[in-house]
Amino acid sequence: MNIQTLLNQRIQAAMVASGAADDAPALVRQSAKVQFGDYQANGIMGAAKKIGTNPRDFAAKVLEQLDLSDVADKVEIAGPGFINIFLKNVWLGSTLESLRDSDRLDVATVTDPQTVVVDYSGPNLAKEMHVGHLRSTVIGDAVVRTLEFLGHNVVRQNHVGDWGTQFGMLLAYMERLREQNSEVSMALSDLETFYREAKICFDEDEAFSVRARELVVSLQSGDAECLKLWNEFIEVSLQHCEETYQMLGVSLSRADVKPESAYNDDLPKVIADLDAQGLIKEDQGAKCVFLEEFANKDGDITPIIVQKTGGGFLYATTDLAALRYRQGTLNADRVLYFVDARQSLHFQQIFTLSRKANFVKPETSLEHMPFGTVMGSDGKPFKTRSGGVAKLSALLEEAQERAFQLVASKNPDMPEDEQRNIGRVVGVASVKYADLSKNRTSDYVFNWDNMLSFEGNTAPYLLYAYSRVASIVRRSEMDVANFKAPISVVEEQERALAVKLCQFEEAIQQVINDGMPHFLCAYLYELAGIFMSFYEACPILNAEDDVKFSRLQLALNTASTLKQGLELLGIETLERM
RNA sequence: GCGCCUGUAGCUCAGUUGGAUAGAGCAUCCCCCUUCUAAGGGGAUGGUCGGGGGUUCGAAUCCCUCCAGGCGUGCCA
Repeated sequence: MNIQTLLNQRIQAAMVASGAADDAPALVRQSAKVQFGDYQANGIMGAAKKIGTNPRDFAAKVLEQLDLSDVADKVEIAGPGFINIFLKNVWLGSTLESLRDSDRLDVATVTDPQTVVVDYSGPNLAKEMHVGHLRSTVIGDAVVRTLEFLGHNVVRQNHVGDWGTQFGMLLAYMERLREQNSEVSMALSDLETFYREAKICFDEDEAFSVRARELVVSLQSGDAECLKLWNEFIEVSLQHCEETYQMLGVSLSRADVKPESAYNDDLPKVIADLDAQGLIKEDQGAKCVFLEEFANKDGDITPIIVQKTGGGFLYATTDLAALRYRQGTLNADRVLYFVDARQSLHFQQIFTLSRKANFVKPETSLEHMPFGTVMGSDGKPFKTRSGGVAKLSALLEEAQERAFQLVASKNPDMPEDEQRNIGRVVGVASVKYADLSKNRTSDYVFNWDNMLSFEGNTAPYLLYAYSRVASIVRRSEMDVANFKAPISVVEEQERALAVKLCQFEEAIQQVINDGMPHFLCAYLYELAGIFMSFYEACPILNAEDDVKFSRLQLALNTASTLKQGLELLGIETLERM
């Protein structure tokens, strides 16, 4: 059920029937304040202006054409020409009953499913995943889950970095350890250390750095021995990633990995193709594309370098090849990139160029979904206490440990394995939710105390709200799976909860429109808050039977909405905490 | 130099694409456990939406300008 869409359609039709232009939007929104009802239409003023009439008079005409008597018991004109809509309690009750009877909370699947390619996570396999990969991975995964829930055909693409000069150094170090008969697999168990030690050899040992450069060349020319060594490294590194995904509860699997190296054979073809279209110009030894879209006021153009002096390719080339694959082979209608905001110029360039070179269809939507940096409390990019880059796995372990300590202190009588499990779920959820709940585009400050707090817009608060409902359900001793009773909306808190429950679909629609899960987080937080008020004001189990049954339904609907919403965010729920 | 992003309560963050009196949480100060988990709820205090102009019925939101910070800007990704 999408109330906003329903009202939009009806009011717009009434506006057109009253003389507004066919495309005049009704602009129905959730009301800003309770006295303005549940929904308000803001489009009257604009439409009236266009046809040169008084907004309030026009609003009156629209109301004559508008019949909302089935859903609303009051529709009024307010202020300069707003239309305020007050939903009918009986209708809210029956809407909730159908929501309850649906296995997907009455959220419609899309009528025109799109193939959406989502590029997210994309760690560099030379190192272990660190805090900088958190946002792309977590936000991308939430959007992917939401798109799938609405019925779109989603193709995950984990564009991991498995190629480039740094691998020469790493392979040379593997080789050296082998010569020294050292245990290579042990050394690879900590990629950070491995990388650091390889780097030291590279910087300090000339023979080593020469060997490293040789290995880059052999690797790129397809030398079998070298590829074997490389494959071994990549396999270990991918396993590290998968362990982190497992811990994080991210839906990426091996099948979604489409590494940079997969496009190696396409890179010369991309250049040839661009060249054939007359797009390439050689400048200072490099092959460049000069697009006038990237000219400054003086006419100087920032070039897109697609091939280096000496023949090497760059990430622009790889991204162009990837885009051609996503269009040509995967048939994308929409391609989303969850990548750091610092790469926005890069994406503007390859999007513009790939359209110019006909690598993608004009109607295909290419969207960079940029995000800001995770900051420490000092306002600088988040680091560990020792000043290093924070490994994601270590961060998650710390979160689980902190959450466990909290659970153990609040709930000392609980068996330890349950405390541990709650610590695990709450810890991971807290880290993910802290990230998901903030506006994607801005930087945010990483703060343990805030994210693990039970107060405010946090994972623990939501999980606690869910477990409270679960507790009531347990105590009710009802067969909830088959439990169906009429829902009647009477008290103020029941009504607020009912309206909120009906707005779930609107929240998830916002997530996929802009790739912004924080809208869903805000919704769930509001829902949980309204439920808490309802819980305080409206006793459930002690009420008379029909009231009790109705309220129990409201509680059940809250539980399933919280659970479904958190699932879309990639967050587990707990029946007890 | 040029380009992009950011600037909202003491702190951490929202603000549904131009709507009504700018909202939450923390912190501070008051209430509420003989009732389903008080890890909770109810209330109060707190704002020149970075500054200044403009557009219009109406601006945190759009335009111009200035200030502050971040990032990017021909061979890293």
